[in-house]
Amino acid sequence: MAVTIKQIAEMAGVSRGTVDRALNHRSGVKKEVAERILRIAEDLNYRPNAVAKALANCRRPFVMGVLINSDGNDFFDEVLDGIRRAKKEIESFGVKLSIRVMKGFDVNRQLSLIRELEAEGISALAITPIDDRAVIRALNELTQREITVATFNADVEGIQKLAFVGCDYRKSGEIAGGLMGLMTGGNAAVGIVTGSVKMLGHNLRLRGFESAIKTGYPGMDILEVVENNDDNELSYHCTTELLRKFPQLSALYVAAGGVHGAVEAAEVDGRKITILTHDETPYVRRKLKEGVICATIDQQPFSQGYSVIRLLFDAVMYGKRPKQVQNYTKNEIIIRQSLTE
Amino acid sequence: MAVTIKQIAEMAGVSRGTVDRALNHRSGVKKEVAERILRIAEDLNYRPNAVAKALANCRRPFVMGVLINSDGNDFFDEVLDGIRRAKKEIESFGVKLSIRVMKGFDVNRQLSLIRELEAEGISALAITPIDDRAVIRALNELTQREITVATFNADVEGIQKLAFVGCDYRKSGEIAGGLMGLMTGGNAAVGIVTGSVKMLGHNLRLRGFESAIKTGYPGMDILEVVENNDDNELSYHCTTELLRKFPQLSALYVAAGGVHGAVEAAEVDGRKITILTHDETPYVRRKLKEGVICATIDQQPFSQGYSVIRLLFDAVMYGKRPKQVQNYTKNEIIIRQSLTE
DNA sequence: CTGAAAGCGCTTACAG
DNA sequence: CTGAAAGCGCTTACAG
Repeated sequence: MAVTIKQIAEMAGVSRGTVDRALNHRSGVKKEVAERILRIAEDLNYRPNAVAKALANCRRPFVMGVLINSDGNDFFDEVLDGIRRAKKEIESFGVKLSIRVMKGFDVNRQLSLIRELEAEGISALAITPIDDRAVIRALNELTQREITVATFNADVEGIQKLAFVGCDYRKSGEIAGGLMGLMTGGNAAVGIVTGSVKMLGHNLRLRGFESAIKTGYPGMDILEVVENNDDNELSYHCTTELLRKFPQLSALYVAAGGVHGAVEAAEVDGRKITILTHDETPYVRRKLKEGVICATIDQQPFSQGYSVIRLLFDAVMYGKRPKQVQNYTKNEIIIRQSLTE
Repeated sequence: MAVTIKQIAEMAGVSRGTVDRALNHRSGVKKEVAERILRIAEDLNYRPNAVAKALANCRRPFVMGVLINSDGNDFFDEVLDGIRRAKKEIESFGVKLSIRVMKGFDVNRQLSLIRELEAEGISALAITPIDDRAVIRALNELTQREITVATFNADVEGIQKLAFVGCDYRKSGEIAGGLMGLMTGGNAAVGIVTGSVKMLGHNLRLRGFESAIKTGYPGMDILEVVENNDDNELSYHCTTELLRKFPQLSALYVAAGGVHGAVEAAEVDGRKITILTHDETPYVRRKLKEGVICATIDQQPFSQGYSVIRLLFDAVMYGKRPKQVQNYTKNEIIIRQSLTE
């Protein structure tokens, strides 16, 4: 049997309450007594029983908040699935999860939802933050009120966060570059369609892509990078333009959203193109099956949602901090045969 | 707050003990009373508190067994890491895990270890079974004694198992075929080095590979399949022979173990070859980085070990059965850029 | 500063 | 067939 608080209490000649206070560094224990208890616990290699802790916690359950700015798109639906799975698991540990979903990137909306969650008395918040001063300020205020904050999928700088859970954008770009090299035998004229040069993640991807090509595939050439603002209509037009401008274009890297528009333009054009995309949406699955998209690189959306909640839970419930702030989900290469019906 | 046994007891006008007996279908509850209780629980959508259940279980903790025939090889070390991680997690739920590691494929050894574990009073067993009649019989006897059995990494037929956790070999072969097609532009003369035609998994891989090529890449040609018995020395020799025999060989698929020998033979040969392997051992990582191996397909060994224990735990502790018996881990495509230093 | 007691939700040996 | 009570390990309001 594992060591319990009761055994420590007996050995130290004190009550279990006192042991609990000492072990959890609560106030009101005479210094020498606390030290004695801590030493005994150390000697016995005491590990608190997580289950008992959780059960005791049920007397005054705490609440954690989630604020996700998904606009009902497929990608974020999977993130939400991960969050809901974690919610289910932590509920039996006496922890509530209050989820707020917002559309778009309206700063004021995000701020007011943060306040709403705070009013609910949350002890922790998982958020896809908008990169905005006012949001950053609001998050720092939460931290000052002892509310633990973690970001997921998107990140901002300048806040005290427990963790970020999401994609390593730079690496995902490197993988895209390496894979493009492998699939084209290192000889290709590549057109790139990105979301926005104002998005940090998108830029990191491009840099990773370029770096992988420079390092490993000198025979590859990047013709031009065009922006589609993650918008399918714009994506269609600028991709069409790109194809018109470069008759030699033989490969297409769609580095962000607007995949539908870009791929459709390529299909209309008709020439044989090696197409590489990100994420595994239903549209991408379909085009993988048709052999139009050669491969896609997925960032594990389910896992992003699931992990950020578990990390916050472990922090608030057990005082555990993750080993590193940056918690990257895998960049998974998916081809047609990887799909399960 | 969630519904508790106490509330149900009050509503049904009985004690909590009786509610517990009825809900868990224990004997000794009058039929009408049991039905009343079950109905109330249903109406209230009662979900037992997993944590409380686990804590109560600590009074007479149960033991589960693991029997893994790893021979200290790198692949199985990762499986073991997953098992140990799960072990840590379930220990605070009052569940012990007794792990036995054996080398090679000695049936008698495996049988005697099964008996050893049974003598420890295990309630469940996770095993990498040898495909042998005596083993199958022994496992069926365990099941008859109410010991839940699950297989992982390797499977056998003819046993009553809770689940199998491991690779979908057929699919991993399909992915290999599809990826080989993408990397060679659909034009390649492929040599295949497999482990043993006596291993079900290896054969399934070959079939998957062939099927993907037939379906998608008519321009690809399989020259010959050679066996290396997962042995590096033999692997070196038969790969050398294969290369000598087919000067046109331009791609190599190493479908099982003995990767080191096969790749070395290809390096000595010196011609440009697209090499595809399975699993992510340190050697494979090195050769990916050097650009010698183009890609490898990993079967998530950590996850195999972790999941099989969690599945057994959920079964024994909460009576949950997994949705399907076959629980496949992902077949993950890894290229040089996927590696983290 | 410390202890005794009650409680989290479920289970079980004991008594009737 | 059923209930009252004790217990799993940790926490906390209350009393002193």
